Amino acid sequence: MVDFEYNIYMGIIGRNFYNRNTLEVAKDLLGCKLCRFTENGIQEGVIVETEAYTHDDPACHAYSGKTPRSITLFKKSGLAYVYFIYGMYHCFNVTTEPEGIAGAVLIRALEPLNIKDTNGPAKLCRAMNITKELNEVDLTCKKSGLWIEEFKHFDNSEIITTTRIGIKQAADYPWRFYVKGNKFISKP
DNA sequence: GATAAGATGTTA
DNA sequence: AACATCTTATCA
Repeated sequence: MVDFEYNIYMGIIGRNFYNRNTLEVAKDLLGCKLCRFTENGIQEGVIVETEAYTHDDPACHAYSGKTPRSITLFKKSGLAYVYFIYGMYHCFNVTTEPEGIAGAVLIRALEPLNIKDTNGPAKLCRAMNITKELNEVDLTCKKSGLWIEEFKHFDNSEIITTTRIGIKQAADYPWRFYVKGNKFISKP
């Protein structure tokens, strides 16, 4: 990872990290720690699998422009984009790119630190109590109870790049990234 | 182990 | 009607 400003603090990741090309952010998020603080205490897991979704990507919710749901993707980077899927699940993304350009990274799996069952996008939302109420909250500060911290670095040789899961549009794009050999990668 | 089907409600 | 999913059942 590059020496961004946030490295000075070795802690919470700031907006300049997210305000970049979506593919780069997706790859650099591997090894970062997702943190959730509620009345039940703190829950943490290391991000080990991500997928990128961009404005010119047929699989992206923002592909056909701004809608009530996709509006979040056009806002500033470093926000949570949480949506409801298949009638009973939530998925958690972080917004990327400068304001006005849609983009997001889907967090697909965590290596649990003090939580369980996080090897899938809907499972990790359930484990960390992430619901639609957290849509659009700012991930660059702790006040909403959801943020991401620097934690661990992976070299390119430890990162697998492959196709995304569970989509039909643009299924051939190699926009999924995961940590080689990690036991908590989502099942195909 | 692999494959199939069912649950369930929002979205455009 | 499709959907950026997961669980359970039914094979082998």
